[in-house]
Amino acid sequence: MVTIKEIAKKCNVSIATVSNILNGKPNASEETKRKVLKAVEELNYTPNIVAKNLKMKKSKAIGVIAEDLTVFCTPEIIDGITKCCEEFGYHILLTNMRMYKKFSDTYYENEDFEQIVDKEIKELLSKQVDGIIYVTAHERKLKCFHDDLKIPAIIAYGYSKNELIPSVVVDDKNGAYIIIKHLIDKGHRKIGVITGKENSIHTNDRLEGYQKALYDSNICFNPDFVVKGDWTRTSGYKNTDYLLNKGVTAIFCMNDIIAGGVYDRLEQLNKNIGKDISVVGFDNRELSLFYHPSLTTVALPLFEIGYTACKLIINMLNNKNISYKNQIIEEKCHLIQRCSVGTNK
Amino acid sequence: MVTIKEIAKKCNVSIATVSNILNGKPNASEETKRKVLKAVEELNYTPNIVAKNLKMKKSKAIGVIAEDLTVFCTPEIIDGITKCCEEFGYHILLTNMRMYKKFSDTYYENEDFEQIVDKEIKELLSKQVDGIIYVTAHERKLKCFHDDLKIPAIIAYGYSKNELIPSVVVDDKNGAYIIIKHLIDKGHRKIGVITGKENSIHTNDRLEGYQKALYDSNICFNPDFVVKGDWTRTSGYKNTDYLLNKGVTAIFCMNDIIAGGVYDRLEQLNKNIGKDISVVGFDNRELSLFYHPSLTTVALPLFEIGYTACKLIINMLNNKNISYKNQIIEEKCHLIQRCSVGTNK
DNA sequence: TTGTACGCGTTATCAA
DNA sequence: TTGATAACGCGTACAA
Repeated sequence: MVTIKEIAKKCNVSIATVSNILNGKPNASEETKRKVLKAVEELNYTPNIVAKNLKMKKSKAIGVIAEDLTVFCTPEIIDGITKCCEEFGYHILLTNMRMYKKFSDTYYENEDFEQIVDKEIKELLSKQVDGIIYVTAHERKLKCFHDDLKIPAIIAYGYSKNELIPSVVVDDKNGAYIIIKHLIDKGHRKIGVITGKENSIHTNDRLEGYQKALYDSNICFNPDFVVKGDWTRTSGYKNTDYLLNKGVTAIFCMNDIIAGGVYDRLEQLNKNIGKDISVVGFDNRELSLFYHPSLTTVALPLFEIGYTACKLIINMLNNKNISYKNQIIEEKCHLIQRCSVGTNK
Repeated sequence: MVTIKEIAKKCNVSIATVSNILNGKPNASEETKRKVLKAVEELNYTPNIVAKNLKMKKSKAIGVIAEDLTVFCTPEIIDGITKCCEEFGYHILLTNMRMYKKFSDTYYENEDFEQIVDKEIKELLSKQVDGIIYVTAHERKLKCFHDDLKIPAIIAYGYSKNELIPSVVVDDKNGAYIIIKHLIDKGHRKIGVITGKENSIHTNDRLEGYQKALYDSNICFNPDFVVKGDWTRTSGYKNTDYLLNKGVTAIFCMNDIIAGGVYDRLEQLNKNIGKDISVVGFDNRELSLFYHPSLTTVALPLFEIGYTACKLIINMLNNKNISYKNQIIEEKCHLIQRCSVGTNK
C-alpha cells in the first residue's frame, strides 16, 4: 500500500504538505497542489483510515448490534441506518448476534445473554466506534448497556430500561388506531380482535389503540369481542369461530400470521373475505400481499426507526452536552389498504 | 480511554511487559502477570484495536458489500458470513449499497453502477479490510473488482466474470433436479414448467436440471410442456390454463411467486391442489409456507453460500500463494416437502 | 524476566 | 507557502 510518505518523496515535498493538500487545507500553492494530486492519481494512493482514526481519536463508525439479522424486521431497520450513515459520512460495523438461531425464540431469557451482549459491546468499543445502535429482534424492554458507557448508544425497535439510553420504537397504539378507524369508516361496528401474546408491549398497545379508535367514534368497547391469541396462525384459526358467533363483521388480527389462520378457517366455512366478513392484520409481512384476497394491514415503520435512531446517534455525537434522558421516539405506522376489507351495510 | 501505558504506570512495569502479558507471551512472572491483570480489570482497560491494526498491518475485518440488504436472500447469506467470521475471529464491515431502493430492479444496467461499486471498494480498502465479499441481490455474471485488487475478494450468489475472483453460487441445476425427481417418484410423468425470465442463469440452469431429471428416469422431454414466465405471479396465473390443456399432472414453477399465480388460477378453476394437480416452487420464500396448501419447494442454500464464501476468503488470507483461478463453488439446494404434491395414479 | 526505543500512517503544531 | 516533529496506542526487536 502506498502511503503519504511515498507520494511526498515522489513530489519532493514534506508529508505535512501532502496531508494538507489531501485535506483541503487552504495553504499550498497551485503548483504543488497539482503535482501532489497527480502523484496521488498515478500511484493510486488510498488513505489509511485506520491511521487517521488513531490520530483523530474518532472513527466515523457506528456499531450496529443486531440480535438477529434474519428476523424480518432487522434488515429494513439496518437499511434505514445505512441511509442515514450514507448521508452523514458514517459507516457501519455490523455485529449479528444470531440469537434466534443460537437459542431459539426465548433467547433473551438465556442466562448468558447479558454476558454475550457485554462482550460484543466491549468488542465494538475496542474498535473505537463512535456510537452504538442496538437493534432488537423482538420488541420488549431491555437493558443492554452499562451506565458508564462512554459513547452514545440507542436502542432501535426495543424499549430501553436504562433512562440514559434513548429508544426508537413502533407507535403500536397509533398503528392499531388507524386500521380500526379504517374499519369504522367502512361501516363496521362490531370488530373482533385476536391478540398477540399476553403481556407483550405490542399486544397491550395495539389493544389500547383499538379501544381508543372505538371510543373516538362513540362505539362502546365490548370485552367479549377480544380473544387471546399468541401470534401464531393456529391461534387465528382456533379463535375465528368464537368471534363469528359473537356476530362480528370484521376481525382485527394483531399480526399478519394470525390473519393467515383466520383466512384458513373462513375459507373452510366458505365465507367470502372482504364481502361476508372483513379481516385486517398488522406488520405488513411480505406474505400478506399473497393472501387471497390480499390482506389490508399496517406497515411497521422499520426503515424510519433505523433512520431516526441513526440520526439521533449522530446528533448525540455532535452535541455531547444536551441530555437525552428518558427519550422515547415513536414512529408512526402506515395503513396498507388491500382487498380484505369490505363495506358493512 | 485507558491505555496500555496507564496500566503500565499503575503497575510500575513497562508497557512492553503489559503488552506481552495481554498477548499471552510466555515470559513474565506469575507475580507481575497477576498484578497487571488486576489493573486491567480495575481500570476497565479496553485494547485499542485501531492502534493494533495499524501496527500489525491487518485488521481481521472482512468487508461485505451487499447490493441490497432488503432483498430476501441477502440477510441469510450475511448470516452465514457472520457465523464463519465468528468462528475465525473476524468481524464484518458492512456496506449496503441499497441498489434496489435507489435504482429499482435494473440497477445493474445503471451507468453509474460501476463507479459506485468502485467507490465502495476503495472505501473498504481505506479501512484496511483483509478481504471483501460482494453479495449480489440477483444472480448474474458480473465484474466488480479490478484485476489489480491487492486483497482477496469473492462474489457470493453471483458469478464472477473475472477469472481471478472466485464465486459461490446456488446449484440451480441440482435444485431443479431434486424437485423434479421428487415429482417423478410420486408418479408424475407429464410435468409442466413455467420458467423465469429468459436468459437468466437461474432459468437456464433450472431448465437443465428439469431435463436431466426426466432423462434419468427415461421420460422424454416434451418442449410443449415448457412455457415462458418472468418470475411474476401474473405469469403463473396466465400460463396455467395452457399447461392444463396440455394435460400435465404437475407444474414446476421456477419460483414460489409464480406458484402463487398458479394457485390463483387453480383455485378459480376449483382444482384441488395436491390432489387433482401438483404444484412445486423454488426458493422457499417465507410465504410459500402460507399458501393453501403449503407449497412443496426447494430451499436456496443461502446460509451455506455465505459461510462458504467467508471460509474461502479466510483460506485465501492464510494461503496467499495458492491459486483460486476460475473457482466456482456450487452449493446444493434442499427439498422442502409440504402439501402441494400428490401421488399420481 | 523486564525495559528501551522504534515504527505503523496519519494529523497538527509551530517554526522557518 | 512549506517542513520538522511530536503525538495517537500498540507490538516487538533487542538490550539489559
